[in-house]
Amino acid sequence: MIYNMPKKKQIVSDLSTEEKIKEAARKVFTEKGYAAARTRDIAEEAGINLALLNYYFRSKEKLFDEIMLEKMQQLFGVMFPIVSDETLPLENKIDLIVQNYIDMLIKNPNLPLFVLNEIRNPSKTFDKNFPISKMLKNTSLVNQIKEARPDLNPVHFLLNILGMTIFPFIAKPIFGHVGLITEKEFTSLLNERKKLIPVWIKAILKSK
Amino acid sequence: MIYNMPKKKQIVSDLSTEEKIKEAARKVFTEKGYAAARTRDIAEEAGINLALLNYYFRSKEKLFDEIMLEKMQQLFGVMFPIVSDETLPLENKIDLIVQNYIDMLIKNPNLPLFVLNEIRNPSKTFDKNFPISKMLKNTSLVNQIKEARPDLNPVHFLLNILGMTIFPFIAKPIFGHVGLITEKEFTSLLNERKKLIPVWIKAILKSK
DNA sequence: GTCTATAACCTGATAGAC
DNA sequence: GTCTATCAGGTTATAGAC
Repeated sequence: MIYNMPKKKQIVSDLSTEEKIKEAARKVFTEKGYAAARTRDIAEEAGINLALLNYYFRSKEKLFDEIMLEKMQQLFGVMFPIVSDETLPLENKIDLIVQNYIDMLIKNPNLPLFVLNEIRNPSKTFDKNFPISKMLKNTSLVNQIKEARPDLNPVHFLLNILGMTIFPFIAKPIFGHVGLITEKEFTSLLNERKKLIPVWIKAILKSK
Repeated sequence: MIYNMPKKKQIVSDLSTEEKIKEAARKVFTEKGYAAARTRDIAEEAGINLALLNYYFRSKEKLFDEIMLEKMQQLFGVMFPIVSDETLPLENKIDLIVQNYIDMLIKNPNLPLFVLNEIRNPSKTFDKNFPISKMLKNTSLVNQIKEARPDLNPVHFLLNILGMTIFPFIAKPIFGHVGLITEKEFTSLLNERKKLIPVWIKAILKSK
């Protein structure tokens, strides 16, 4: 019986080989970025051979494109259903966006820095009509903001919500390096912000 | 006479060779990041030979370290004198920080993404006592925030000010790719924010 | 499907002539 | 100081055995 017990290293091993490679690629690419990531690292992380990686994905870039698409959907997907909901009042939308983002980003802290950094490279392929473009058109959220503050460009408020919510994760490396805040303190700060940011945004919407 | 006229390519050529290389390195490193930047690109951009780059700076990493230090000082240097000023009232500090940052970042749009991204790499050398660490100690600004809002961690407000100010530059690549906002619109939005963010921050400080 | 061995290429760095 | 030519090492990708 003991011979059938999975070894510790095999926790993840019931995944298909393809999925093991993707899982490793997610880790290595998001940690190091495309240019600094080596296919050897990914293969080792996946517990397989380098040749096998190319057997499944043909090239580093093809593998990267799959992960990148996935990560972009993960980052932008949080907003999309909320933004376009026609029935939800503005205040509830704000609550949900902030809470969902912070919850998701606590689990994927370096997602924003990864995506926003790699997206600069024009060689990578993106859909011109990705969520963000739709977000800035006549979605329910934007219309609600326009109604609340017809005097200002609604983009200001999107930048405020996302800036307050996402920026801590982008600035995290600094705090880390400086060693001024522990992982625990950082997380509890973020949990406070889940409730505080919506309050602040509503104050801003009414300001002056 | 015409023979002494500088050619177009020579606009920058009265700089010393060392400075030409650094100027090229600033451009290439901030655009592509350390890993994706090639010393050949830098040499070409500087209009000199690859060997000469190594003659002046011994290695890619040494050259990078000089640029990185410079860029960190540029990014964090904006805050430092304002934050520690003992005489300036809180409201004026907020005005100055936001305005100075936006003015500087309009001239160096990809500075934040570059620094915040490269700073993750622990191999690079940083002073453990860099501005940020001092900012979070008992600087004048932090004490003023504590006085205004003793009920909340002052870090929240630093994250709000910096998030609202810096995030637009980090998110810029998205808007660019999506092609929803022109360079001009983006700049005019930022100029609006110079006046708006301080108003919002003050509203937040008083909220609830 | 998975491996070992190796090809093909790229990049940082140096030797040496001028 | 500046160049050309080249080396040494590393990285992606493939050929071919099992």
